[in-house]
Amino acid sequence: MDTDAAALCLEALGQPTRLDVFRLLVKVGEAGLPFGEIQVRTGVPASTLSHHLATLTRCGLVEQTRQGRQTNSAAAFATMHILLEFLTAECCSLAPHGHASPADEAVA
Amino acid sequence: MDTDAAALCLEALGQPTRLDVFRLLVKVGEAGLPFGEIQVRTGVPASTLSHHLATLTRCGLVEQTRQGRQTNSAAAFATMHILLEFLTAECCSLAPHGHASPADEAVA
DNA sequence: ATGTTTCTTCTATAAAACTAGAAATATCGT
DNA sequence: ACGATATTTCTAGTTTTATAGAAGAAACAT
Repeated sequence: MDTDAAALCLEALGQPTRLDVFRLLVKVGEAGLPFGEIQVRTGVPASTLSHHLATLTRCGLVEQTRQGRQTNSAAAFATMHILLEFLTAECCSLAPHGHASPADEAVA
Repeated sequence: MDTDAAALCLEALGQPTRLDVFRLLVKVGEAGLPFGEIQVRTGVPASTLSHHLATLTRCGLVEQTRQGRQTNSAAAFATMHILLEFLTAECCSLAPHGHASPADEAVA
C-alpha cells in the first residue's frame, strides 16, 4: 500500500459517521449487511449513507455486492489489515517509552 | 481512546501532506525536528505547514515544544500506539482469510 | 535599540466535503 | 403491466478544508 492509498483509507475512516458505519460492518462480520439494515441501525438518511458507503468502497475498505435489489456491504478485512501494516511500518517505527525493536536501531 | 478522538486522528493522517509530515517525524525519531527543518525537507510553504502541524498537534499525534524562537515538533508515538490499538480492537476484530482469533468467535 | 531569524496568525480564495430532499433506476411480487 | 421496495444519482445549500501571501509577534544577536 502506497502513501496515497493509505491517505484515502485514513480520510475515509476519519469521518465520524463513516467510522461508525465501518465499525458496524466489522462487528457483523464477513457477511456484512444490506443497505436498509445499515440505514435503520445508524439512522443516517439514505442518500447520505449511500455517499458514505461509496467513499468506503472507493478506497477498498468496504466491498459491495448486489443481490437483486439489495446492496450488501461488508468490511474488507484484508484491506484493513494492509492499512494496519502500513501504519505499523511507516508511522510507528519507533516503539513508545524506549521499547525500540531491533529494526528501529537503523532508523534512530 | 473513544471513537471521536480516533476519527480526529484518522482525519489528521488522512491528508497526504500531513501524512508525509508525520511520516517524516516518525523517521527522525523522538527528538523530532524544528519547524524550519520540516519546511525545507517537505517544501510546504510556512503558513500551510504551520496549520498542518497544528492539526496534528491538536489531535495528539504530534507534540510541539518551544525552544527559544524555534518550535520543535515530534511524533507522539504513544498516541499512535493507542490509535493502532483502537483500530485493531474496533475495526479489525475478524482476521482476514479466515484466520480468526479466539476472541473473534464471540463477535461472529 | 535595531535588525534578523523563526514561526504563527491574519486574510482571502478556491476547492472539496457533508448533508439531505427529490427524482430516477432497477428489481421483485402479483 | 403495475405498484411496492431498495438503492442510487441529481441537485442544491451550507460548512470545512487547503492553500499561501502578507503582516504580526517573539526571541536572539549585535
